[in-house]
Amino acid sequence: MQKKSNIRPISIRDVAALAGVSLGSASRVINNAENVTEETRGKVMRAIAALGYRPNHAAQSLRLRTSKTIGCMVSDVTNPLYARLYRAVEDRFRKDGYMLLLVNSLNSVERELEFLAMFEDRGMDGVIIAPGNEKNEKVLHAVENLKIPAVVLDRDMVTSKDKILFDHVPGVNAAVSYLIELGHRDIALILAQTNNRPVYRRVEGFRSAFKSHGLPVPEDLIIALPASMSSAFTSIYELLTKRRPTALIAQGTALLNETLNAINAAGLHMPQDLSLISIGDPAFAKTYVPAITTLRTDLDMVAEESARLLLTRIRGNEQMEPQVVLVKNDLVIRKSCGPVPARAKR
Amino acid sequence: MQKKSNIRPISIRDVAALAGVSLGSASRVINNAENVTEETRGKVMRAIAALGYRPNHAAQSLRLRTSKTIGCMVSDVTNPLYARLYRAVEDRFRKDGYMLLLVNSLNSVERELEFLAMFEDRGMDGVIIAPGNEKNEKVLHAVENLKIPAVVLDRDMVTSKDKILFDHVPGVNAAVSYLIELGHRDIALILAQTNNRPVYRRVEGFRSAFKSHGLPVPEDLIIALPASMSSAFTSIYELLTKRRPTALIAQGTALLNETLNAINAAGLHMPQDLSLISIGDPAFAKTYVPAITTLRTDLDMVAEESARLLLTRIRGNEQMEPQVVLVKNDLVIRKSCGPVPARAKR
DNA sequence: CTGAAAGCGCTAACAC
DNA sequence: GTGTTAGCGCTTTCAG
Repeated sequence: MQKKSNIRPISIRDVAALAGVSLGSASRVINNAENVTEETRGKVMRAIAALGYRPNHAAQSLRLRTSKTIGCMVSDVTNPLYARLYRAVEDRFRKDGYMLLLVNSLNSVERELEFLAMFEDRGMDGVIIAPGNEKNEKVLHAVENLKIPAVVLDRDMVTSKDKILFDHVPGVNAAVSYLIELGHRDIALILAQTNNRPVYRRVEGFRSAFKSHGLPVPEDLIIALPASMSSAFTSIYELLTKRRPTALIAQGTALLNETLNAINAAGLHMPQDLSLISIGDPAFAKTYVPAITTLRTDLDMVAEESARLLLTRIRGNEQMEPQVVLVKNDLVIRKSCGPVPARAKR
Repeated sequence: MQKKSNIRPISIRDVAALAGVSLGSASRVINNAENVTEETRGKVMRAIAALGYRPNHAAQSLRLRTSKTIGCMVSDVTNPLYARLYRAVEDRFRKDGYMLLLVNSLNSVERELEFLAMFEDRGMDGVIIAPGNEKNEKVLHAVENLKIPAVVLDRDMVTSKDKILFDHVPGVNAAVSYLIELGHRDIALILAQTNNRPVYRRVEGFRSAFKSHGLPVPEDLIIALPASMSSAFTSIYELLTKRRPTALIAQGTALLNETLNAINAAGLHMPQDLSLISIGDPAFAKTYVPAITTLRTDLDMVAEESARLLLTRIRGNEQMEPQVVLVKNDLVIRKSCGPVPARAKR
């Protein structure tokens, strides 16, 4: 007659007892160690099955100093890019038995500091982070002093942590060059106003394409929009009706939506009146009429590389040199771009 | 001279030692218990600050039998509705010091079973779940036998767990009635083909509106589309060009995008040629031209109610009667609906 | 009010 | 190959 077996869940002790072996032996078969007789193994396995035993994760964490979980910090999962990234990362880490803690920083320094601290306190085995303010002293400091393996995602932070960077410059360069070769000169770049790598690298790629074609950079067509989407529509609409560029490059699903909206509102048609390239490849880009040419990032590769980096360090290779991996952007050519319209020729 | 203080992080023992008090006293001030002298408190606080001590979460979990984390299972965070929901839930639970583990079930029975088990094994204090297959025996069984507080989200599962349900029937009824009063009769309902509550409750609301107006239900205009979005566009386009309903109700952001796309491709204009209501209120609905009338769900309320339900049970009220809370849908009237076009009158 | 000690469930030495 | 034991870091009796 056991004492308090009614409320407490089954522990390894119960398994050992029922199997008639020692606690150590039970542990051994659970962690399938070498030195176990088939007989012992059998007894323990049967006990486990009979009891429906499941190891206590907190106890394992404490003992092993590993939580089998990865912290993931993005600015906002509501951004389809991050949502898709999360999916990819989840699937990749699941293969190794990891789960993910997801937090949205909303680009707030305060939140980022807090979440980073929580990740550490909660013994994340590693973190994948895309801090909102890559130049902020405090965030920089917090990231640099993280005592757990970390992968910084697409940020030009000065840090000794591993980084995975999207190859924006050649990506956008390819997109712009494609447009230039189609005859376009008045190409607008529409992006969100943030001080992060994706934005300024894309601007860099934009400029480099004009330069390498010996063309002046249309600086006035680099449009950095504030966060609010309602003003985005208005700005793009005005751009389209007043300044009248012949081609547009829109960054991100939200801005793409607003851009499409403005194009329709202005009564413009692709590709005759206007060419469009989307940075980011949402599902509807393919079915849109006309199908939208996009710059696509390989999120599975990001997931794969994050896992490789993090798992390598987790498995003891703590002192490995900081790594930087570049993930390239592919230009997916569809139907939204065409030669520059005659009326717009100069 | 301490023995092994170089590799091991600071523990409460170190704090106690430095403060010159016992381990128990240190613990007391950390958990700000009543019985502590100001002096002791001061000494400990200073030691904590000096050492930069942070409690070990795994140890606390083991001891307290609480992980301060909530498991969250949705079909796919790539669905903007779930992404926004996650944000709301995260913010709400953060107030109480909880973090969230997010998993995407992809409507796979296998994954759902596995994730549910992991949530339990990892000692989640509670879970918020929207299982993909609400009628599946195994999933039903797994949910029902969950030994941790759970909130089932918008599923008509036969279970004794707490539920939060969207009030689809009156919601869609209101939307359809609004259209009917505008003179529409050929109203199409476009939704994804899944066997879950949201779909069949909406169909129910759709039918009820016609019935309460003494009108026949246009059954052939209830369009359940397969998961693939590329076929969605084609189907909607054909619907628009052949069957030619005068009004459309589209469910979810993805289908809304495809619907908008098909409307444009068919050269139709809102609200003159066609009226549209979206179930779900994405950011671009407001800026779209014309602004789209939507059925909006209060996700903050879902977050608030989830927290209330879960926290109540977590805080010991385990045996509380199963609760069901209804969250209503609001019809946000904008510019995408108008009177039935003359040419379409019968 | 404080210190000593037990013990949460588990793994890994260490003996045998 | 197996059993015994220590101890991960913490909270909480229980004495005093």
